Amino acid sequence: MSEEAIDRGGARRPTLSALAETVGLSKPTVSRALNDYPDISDSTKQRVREAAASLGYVGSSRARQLTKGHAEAIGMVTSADNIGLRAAYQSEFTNALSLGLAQQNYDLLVHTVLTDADEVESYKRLYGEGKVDGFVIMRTRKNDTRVQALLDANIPFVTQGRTELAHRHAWLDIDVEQCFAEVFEHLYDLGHRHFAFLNGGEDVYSSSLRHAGVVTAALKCSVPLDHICQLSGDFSAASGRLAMRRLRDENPQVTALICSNDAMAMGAVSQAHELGLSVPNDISVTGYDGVRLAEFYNPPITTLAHSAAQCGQALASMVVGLVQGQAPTDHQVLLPADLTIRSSTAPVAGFSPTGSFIGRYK
Amino acid sequence: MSEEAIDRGGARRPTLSALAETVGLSKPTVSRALNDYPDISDSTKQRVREAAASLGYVGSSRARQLTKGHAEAIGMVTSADNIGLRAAYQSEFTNALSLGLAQQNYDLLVHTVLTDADEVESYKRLYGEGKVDGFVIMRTRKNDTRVQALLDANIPFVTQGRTELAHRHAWLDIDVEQCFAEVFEHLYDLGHRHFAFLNGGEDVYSSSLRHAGVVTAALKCSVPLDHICQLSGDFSAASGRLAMRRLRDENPQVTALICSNDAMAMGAVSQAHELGLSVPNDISVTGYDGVRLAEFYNPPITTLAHSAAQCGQALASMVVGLVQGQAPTDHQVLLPADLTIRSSTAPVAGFSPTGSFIGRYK
DNA sequence: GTTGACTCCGAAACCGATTTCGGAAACTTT
DNA sequence: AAAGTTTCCGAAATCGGTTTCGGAGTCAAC
Repeated sequence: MSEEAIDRGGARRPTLSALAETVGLSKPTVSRALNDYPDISDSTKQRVREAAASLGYVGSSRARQLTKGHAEAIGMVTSADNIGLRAAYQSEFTNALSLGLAQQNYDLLVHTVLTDADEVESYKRLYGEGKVDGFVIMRTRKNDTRVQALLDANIPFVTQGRTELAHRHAWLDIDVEQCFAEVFEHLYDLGHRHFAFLNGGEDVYSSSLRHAGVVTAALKCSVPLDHICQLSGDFSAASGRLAMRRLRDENPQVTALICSNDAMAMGAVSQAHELGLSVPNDISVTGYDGVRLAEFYNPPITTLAHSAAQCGQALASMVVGLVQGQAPTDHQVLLPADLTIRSSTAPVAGFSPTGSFIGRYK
Repeated sequence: MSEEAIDRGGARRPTLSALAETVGLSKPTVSRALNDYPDISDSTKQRVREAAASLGYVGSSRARQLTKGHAEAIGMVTSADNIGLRAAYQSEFTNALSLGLAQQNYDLLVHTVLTDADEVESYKRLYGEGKVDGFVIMRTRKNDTRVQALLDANIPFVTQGRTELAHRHAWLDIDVEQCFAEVFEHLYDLGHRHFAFLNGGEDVYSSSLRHAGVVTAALKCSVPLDHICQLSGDFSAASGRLAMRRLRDENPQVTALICSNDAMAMGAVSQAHELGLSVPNDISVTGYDGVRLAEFYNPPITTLAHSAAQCGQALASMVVGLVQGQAPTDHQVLLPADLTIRSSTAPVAGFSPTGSFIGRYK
């Protein structure tokens, strides 16, 4: 009894044939009328459209996909390994991406796998089955196996973040080298001379760019590199906390901590307060991403803001261009990030911009 | 020149017919072999599978969808109106949902529309076109037009949150009435006697349940209702800030603020600090949801935690059950939330648990 | 040796659209 | 009036699978 299927309203949706029958025309004619082909008279088109509307006809995307050969959908694969890591950013980003795709009549298919290792297989299956026409790959990694695999399989994709193979695929990235240099200089201008830099893991491609930005700025400011304590985390608030604890224990002379995302910055600040350190009085902390909560943190976090919404929108039009046959190399975009100064950074104790303190290393 | 389509690797994926040809069998036989039908000999199955593997055959989901009559996908429609509002929670939730669906061979289709008003149309189109088999509806509203429309159209769905029509559809909800009563009592036990309650908007269905929980607990504790300042916000950190400002200006006697989600609690705390108020010394603040960042806020926020991951997983199996014909009324689940006490709540100044202060209203 | 049951596989129809090709009717031309 | 255009529409094939139905074998039983 209980196992028999529910009746889902007997009146099934009308098909093209049914519509053709009611208007007294053939199937192809009705199809062309609905798709506004030039070889159908205006009066017929009118008649067909009215009938379609009154019958509530909605074309089957399944059948259309089969004949047209594309799915009108873009895929995004994430792994459960990363769930929650940068939750706030990803959500803003995903929504923007989905909205951008919707505006071009594409849907977003989200697939989550258990571990990073399963990702490539999912890409191949989703594309092979024809469920999607292309992919958006989040957060490129060093020697990214996903990029290599999709390149080999000739599957259209655009990455968020560059890779070693950036010349061969479409990508959208933030100019992290530039903006981490900027934040370094901001802190230097506030009188800081002993820094810590909490980078993302070595496996994340942008880590090396961030590192380069910091080093470049340090050289420019004549700050010796051994005055920069290098730490690495995993973009989680917990790893920010850990970093702050190590800093206090092992490098108490540090007065400025540069974090690679906002979550780590928040974690670091929360740990600082528990340790009785004041941010920004005892130590300045900066983030990256510009998630909304950073503004409402206590204190509000100085960060490098880039719009997740803008990235999502841009990626949407890029990937749609790609699957419609445009060249990957026509879709390579580098966006800036805005140094957004808030209350988690302040001049170092006893620093006066015009005093002798300046130029300590010169 | 530049407008001609890119060649996507001439060697197209093999079809079932091609596979049939290479093994020297008919199309139906090969199909049944791959789907493990009992009327195919084991040796043939073996042979077919090996050939499929060596040719890299992947069945077209498009064709399968057309004949089988279902899309093996579940839809979720969000509106840009809500982007960022509860970003952190939604991301954790979406990933869990997607993972749960993937484990049952369903994909998650995310569609974002510009305004709430466009939502219903998208539901109808996505289902009508056959792109999805059912929906998950996030955050039910009062007199939810989405629920009514889907019910009318006989489209399978499960909601996250109850509605006035809860007896007619599948839903998963948190027992907010119970847990907001709990958090009220927690604050009461700390000696608080003047409360503020920052609810979600009137349009959100759960707002009335939260309200009921607070009122019930107040009655139980003999706290007169005019000692509870009622505020309403929109789940954003900004509205939490606003509430705290109004509280300071208009109701300075309040010592405990109950917020309807973590983002508002964080906003309230950040504003309190800017106003020179200490949390929890001058005022206690509580949240709801239990997003990860609440733990790393400064101070860590006392909250009512419910697992987004668990909700997502549960919703996944519910909606899959539904589209496979089970009755909506077999899928109605009420989950508890855990009162997670952190540092944003503390005893009211001068309160001693055993002193005369207790029982002030009794 | 015919009947019956059982095992294994193929021909053809089908899902619901689109596309190719061609043909009938109406309308111009010469 | 015959020939050539143009306009509009339909028959049939196609996309890549699944399902229905039946048929050819093999083997045991009567």
